[in-house]
Amino acid sequence: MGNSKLYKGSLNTIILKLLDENGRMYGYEITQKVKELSKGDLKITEGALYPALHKLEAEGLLDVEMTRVDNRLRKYYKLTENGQKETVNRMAELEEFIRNMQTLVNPKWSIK
Amino acid sequence: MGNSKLYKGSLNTIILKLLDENGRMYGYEITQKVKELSKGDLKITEGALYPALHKLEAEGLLDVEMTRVDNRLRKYYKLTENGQKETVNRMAELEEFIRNMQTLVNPKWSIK
DNA sequence: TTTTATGCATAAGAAAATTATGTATATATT
DNA sequence: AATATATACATAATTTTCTTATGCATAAAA
Repeated sequence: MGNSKLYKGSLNTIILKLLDENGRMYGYEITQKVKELSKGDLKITEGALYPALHKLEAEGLLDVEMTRVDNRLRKYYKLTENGQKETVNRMAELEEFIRNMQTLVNPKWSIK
Repeated sequence: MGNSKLYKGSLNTIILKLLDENGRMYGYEITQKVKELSKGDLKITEGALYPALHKLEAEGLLDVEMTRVDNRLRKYYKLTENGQKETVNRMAELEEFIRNMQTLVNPKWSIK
């Protein structure tokens, strides 16, 4: 993902939250959205994204719907009910992680 | 490390910044400091810590000094000059990471 | 005397990523 | 017309980073 190693482990959280906000998205769309929002800083590789989507689906957090647009395949993903709940948990974990890091590294900034 | 997977990739940043703040520390001391600061939330395992310290040393970011206290071995680590510079970079990366995550997941909080 | 704390270390395995491919269609460029 | 780029999926090999398990050794506490 990003240039720093800190993004390791954050992909699932990003996917879940983007789906939570956008209702439904397909893989390629997610890569473009992340690139756009991070101003090119964060590039999700397909080798990371597709296995992650498949795993989230296998865990029952995502539902898939296949469609054909312009004779090209798209697999739209959306959160299941469990996916919704898990997204709330992941966001809480993200906040807790950042608070812990803030305590540990004692930076000039803090989260408000 | 923590209960969530978000901590993956953050160990080096934590080590460098703790050494930056405390001058010199030994491995066991780092595990205790992290446990204390995170109120037991974050436990660094030896299996992660010692290889990480060895790697940072091999990369020239840390210097080691071995001493014997109460007939027990201690290996004190401190930042090299390059380690100091790299710590600044890692902290900037951490801030950038958090800002990106903030943009991506659009939470209620933000960093100030 | 036996457990817990202190202090180091490594090996086997799991998880999550990168890098390298592969397939296929649509659109833009030369 | 030919070629490159964008769109859209996928997997395999490898690397990185961690967990879990194990090992050695001394000091202090139960």
